Amino acid sequence: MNHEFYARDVREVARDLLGAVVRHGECAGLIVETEAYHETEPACHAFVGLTARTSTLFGPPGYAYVYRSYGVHALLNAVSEPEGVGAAVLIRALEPLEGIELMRERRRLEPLAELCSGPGKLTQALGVELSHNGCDLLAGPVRIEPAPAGANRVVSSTRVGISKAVELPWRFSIAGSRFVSRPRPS
DNA sequence: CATGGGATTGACT
DNA sequence: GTCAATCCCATGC
Repeated sequence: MNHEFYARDVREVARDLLGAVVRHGECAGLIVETEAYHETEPACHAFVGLTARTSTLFGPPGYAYVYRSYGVHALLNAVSEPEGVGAAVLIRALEPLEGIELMRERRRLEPLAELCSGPGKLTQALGVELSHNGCDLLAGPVRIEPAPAGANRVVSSTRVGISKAVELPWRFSIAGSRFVSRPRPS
């Protein structure tokens, strides 16, 4: 995996990131759910154009875009498409792989299936914060590594929690995974 | 400078 | 199912 991997159609990147591994320190998890966002549709933060908030989105691909959601949660995205195009893949759920006890401490929660089953949950579990905005996903400290296993069957559905462009089927998940967020894809 | 609206979660009815 | 927490930042006066 390299920066060119991210310099493609954001929907392809979102699909291909399923099965890859997000790592931060001793904690790691396998990506089971993603969503694609692109500057041409109004649900994307980049829709408003280049601002202080969206500068990372318009920057080079393969970097982290981290922002605060509802004043409470940090959400992790992988900037995609060539530099100058505002687009990113939202990482929505992980299957916990390593550092599970530390994740449980951070989340103050036991059940494995609920540690990383949501975009705000997984950043809390991995210790990803706003300060990681702009971090190189190939160099770290927050990194994405190639898929350890073979191809997965992918299910696409509509995105969660948005009020615009709700009809686009730009949410992707690994079929049958019990680690995806709610509401589950059909 | 004031305002409003979220790419959510967890607690509670 | 309903609802509050909480803060960044884009927008508009």
